[in-house]
This record gives sequence, structure tokens and C-alpha cells, in this order.
Amino acid sequence: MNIGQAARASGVSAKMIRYYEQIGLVRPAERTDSNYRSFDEKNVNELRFIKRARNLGFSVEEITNLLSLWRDRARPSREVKAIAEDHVAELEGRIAEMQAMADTLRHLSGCCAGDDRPDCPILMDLAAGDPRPAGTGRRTAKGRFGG
Amino acid sequence: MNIGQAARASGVSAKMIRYYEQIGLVRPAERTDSNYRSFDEKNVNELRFIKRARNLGFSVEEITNLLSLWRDRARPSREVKAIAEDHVAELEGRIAEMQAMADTLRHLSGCCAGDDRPDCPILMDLAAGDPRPAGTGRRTAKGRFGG
DNA sequence: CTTGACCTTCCTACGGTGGGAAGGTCCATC
DNA sequence: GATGGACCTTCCCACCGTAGGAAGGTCAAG
Repeated sequence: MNIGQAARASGVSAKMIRYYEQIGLVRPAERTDSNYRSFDEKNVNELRFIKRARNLGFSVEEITNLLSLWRDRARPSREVKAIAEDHVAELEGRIAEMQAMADTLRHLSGCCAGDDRPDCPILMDLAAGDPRPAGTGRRTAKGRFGG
Repeated sequence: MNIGQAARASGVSAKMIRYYEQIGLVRPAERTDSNYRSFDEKNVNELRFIKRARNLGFSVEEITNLLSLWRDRARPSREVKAIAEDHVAELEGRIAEMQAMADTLRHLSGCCAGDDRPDCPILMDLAAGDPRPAGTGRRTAKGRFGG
């Protein structure tokens, strides 16, 4: 199986398969005589696993851990659950922050006439409002969902 | 006012002030004879405006527009409101996606014993679940809230 | 005059994804 | 056996916003 076929079969782009190999998320694929990567069903299953985990918002780092637990037939489910719960907590934190932003903006929008006149509570708030740090615990890394 | 003082007064780091100048979000600051940037109250107010807009999740691009509306005393509030509403819609979209992820994961976590045994519905789902694309309209750019 | 706090520019990294160039391979068709 | 096109390879660049640090200049206080 070529990288393109593996990509279509797994839903992970060829570009990303190479990237995942490069950063060590998956083991380097076998190579043919002509240096083409070669994939089997097992590889594709792993890629699908990764794809689904990404769709649930897990970072590559978290997936590294999930993958090694997946491969370990003797893993305690406790460890998997812990990763999942941590991730849920992080998601909830980010949701709460964005919810606060959206709430504030909806309120301001509601106060804004939205007509031809220049008076605008949204701009007034931006110009004079308190800093409003959008949640206290600043996220430090891992800009997920980025372009 | 030095860049450091402006940074403390506005809540925007010196690093970011230089960056905002570089990308054209703010006009290049005046310079002293020794090539130090020099800021006045007006500059600091602008930085505070930016800071608050960022805290509400606006992208630099959106802030560019907000700033020019802010400076334009004759702007129609309609335009400001439109930007705000667009942004709220985007926030809501992202919130919904993350909510779906969190819901799925909470469900799976709830099914997982989380003990020493290896049986784990979370891993089972990742290994065999359907692709579950976490919302249909893939976001394309602007990883906000990143590292 | 030294020390240390500040400033300057320039380069690097992060997360994850895509775009594209330059060159090699494989297969089918002429 | 040549040719063309679909594929592969590696390598570099971009995005967004933020931070870290190096190498060197400046300023004020001791």
C-alpha cells in the first residue's frame, strides 16, 4: 500500500502521515526498493486511531500516550481514563472561556443599535472596559484547531 | 514613555507591542535620539483597546477593522455590530464542536471502569468507532488562543 | 567607570496543517 | 522503447500569536 492509498484508507493526508512519522508519533514505515513508503492494514488501523483521537481534540502528545496504552494489552484502563478526563477538563475550561467571551459580546451587541449612527457601546467597552481577562488560568500552549 | 512602561500600562508585553507594530496593527511608534520607541497616553489607550479585544477572542485581523472604526468618529455602529456578531457566531461554532467532543468523551469515560483491568471502552471506540468528524464545517484558519 | 536595567534588532520555537518546487518511479498507452 | 501522467521522495515556506534568547547599544545611579 502506497502512502496515497493509506491516506485514503485512513482519512489522514499523506502530508500528515509523513509528519507523524517525522515527529515519532508512528514508527517509520517500511520502504520499497524504490524508497516508497509501504503500509499494511495494521498501519492503517493505527492511522485511523490517530485520526479519531484528533477528531476528539486530543493533542499529538496525548495521542502518543493513548497509542502506547492501546498497544499494551496489559494496560490498566485507569490510565486511559485519566487521560480522557484530563482532556475533558481542558476542553471544559476552554469552552467556559469562549462562552464568557461570547456572552459578553452578545450582551454588547444587544446594546448596540447597529444603524448609521456612530454611537456604539461595543467600541465604548473596548475603549474603556476593565481588562476582563477571559478566564483566569491563561492557557500556555497547544493551540489546537489551528489553521 | 519607554516600551516597558507602555507594556506595564497597557497589559500588552513589549514583545507583542513590537510585533503589532511590525505587522501594521499599530502605527510605528515615535523614536528618541537613541532609537528607543516612545509612547504617549494615546498609544497606550490603543494598546489597551487591542488587549481587551484580544481578551474577547478577536483576531488581529478583526482588531484592525475595529481599530479603524474606533478611530473613525463617523462610523456607522452597524459595521461594528456586524464584526461582533460574526465573531460571536464563530465562537459559538467552535464551542459547539468542543462541546460535542467533550460530550462524547464524558460518555466514554463514564463507561470505563478505570481500574487495573485492561478492558477499556475509550480505546475500543478510538480503534473502531466511526470517524465522528466533530462538527461538519471544518475551521480553516486562525488558530486563536494558541501557544 | 562600572553595574545593571533597560532598549534595539534578529533568529528560533511551539501546534498542526497545507502549498509547492525539484526530482525520481511506476504503469499504461502509443 | 518512448512518452505522459499519476504517483512518490525530500526540502522549504506559510499561517497565528506568543515567548525565549543572543548580541549589542543606552541610560541612570552608585
